[in-house]
Amino acid sequence: MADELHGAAEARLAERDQRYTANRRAIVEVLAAQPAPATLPALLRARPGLSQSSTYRNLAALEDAGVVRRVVAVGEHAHYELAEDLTGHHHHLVCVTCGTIEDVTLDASLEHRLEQAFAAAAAARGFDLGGHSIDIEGRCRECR
Amino acid sequence: MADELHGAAEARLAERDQRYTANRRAIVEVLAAQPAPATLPALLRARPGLSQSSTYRNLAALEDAGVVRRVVAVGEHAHYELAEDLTGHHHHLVCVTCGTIEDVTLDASLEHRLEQAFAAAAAARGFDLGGHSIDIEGRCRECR
DNA sequence: TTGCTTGCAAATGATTTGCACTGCT
DNA sequence: AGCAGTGCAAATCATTTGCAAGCAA
Repeated sequence: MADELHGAAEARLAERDQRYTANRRAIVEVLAAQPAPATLPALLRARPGLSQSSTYRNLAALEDAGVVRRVVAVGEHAHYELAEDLTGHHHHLVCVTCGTIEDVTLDASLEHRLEQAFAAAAAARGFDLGGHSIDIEGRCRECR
Repeated sequence: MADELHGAAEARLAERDQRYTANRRAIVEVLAAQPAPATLPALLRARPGLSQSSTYRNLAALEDAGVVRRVVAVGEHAHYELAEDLTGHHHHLVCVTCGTIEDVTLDASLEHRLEQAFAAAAAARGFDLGGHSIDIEGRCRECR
């Protein structure tokens, strides 16, 4: 499964004449190991060799290639996670106090009903429908 | 309805020993007139007299008081909207290209089913459940 | 050799803050 | 008088970018 992941990452980068370097592989490895989106400081902590600016640049390259997704949530830093087609569709449970994020999946029938509702809403407004993301807000065990 | 709105805003600020000044009222008026969340530049454009730093400060005061909600979405600027208990529960249809946001409401039975699913997910992880927000991504009429 | 990558240092830009002044109450 | 609000200018801080050197094809 890890091989598939790295193979997919390499292929998507190659399409844009980008290489799958050791630094980029390191980022993907950390994100794959993480059970939830990581911030840039978290990535640098996990791989102390990485430099800040190159990591920002690599995340942008990986995002362009569709390997990584930037998640905007609470807090000062952006969060990054692997693209959904590499890990599966899911949503986020966000602690409004400390900013921690946990992944959540909904059952298929509910997702299906949501898709229908979103398609109708998008069509009514002349939008081409893309994906969707749900943030469930709450207070985590430690913060409540 | 506008009176209720301003009355509620004034009351919530008063609880924190804050005043409902002309500048703050202007912000609330613009947000109430807007069909979707507004950025800071949009607010300044709508009320040319407002100063940037005071508007940031006033938005923070209004957010503290629970009158305004800060919406993090795509783009460089944060978006602001009136708190949901003043305008009604809704979600956002976001154009991934230009960052435009439109409000969307889902039907009550679907919202109800979502609530149940979220409550279960939160409980399973030891979270106190709060609200939720859904971003439906797409490409708007002009951008597609 | 060509051109993608890298890391450092410097720049950018949204948001925040220090401070002195104005104006409710 | 006392304290909240205001606006200007300066400071912050995450993120981006210029540049010169490194490295893979």
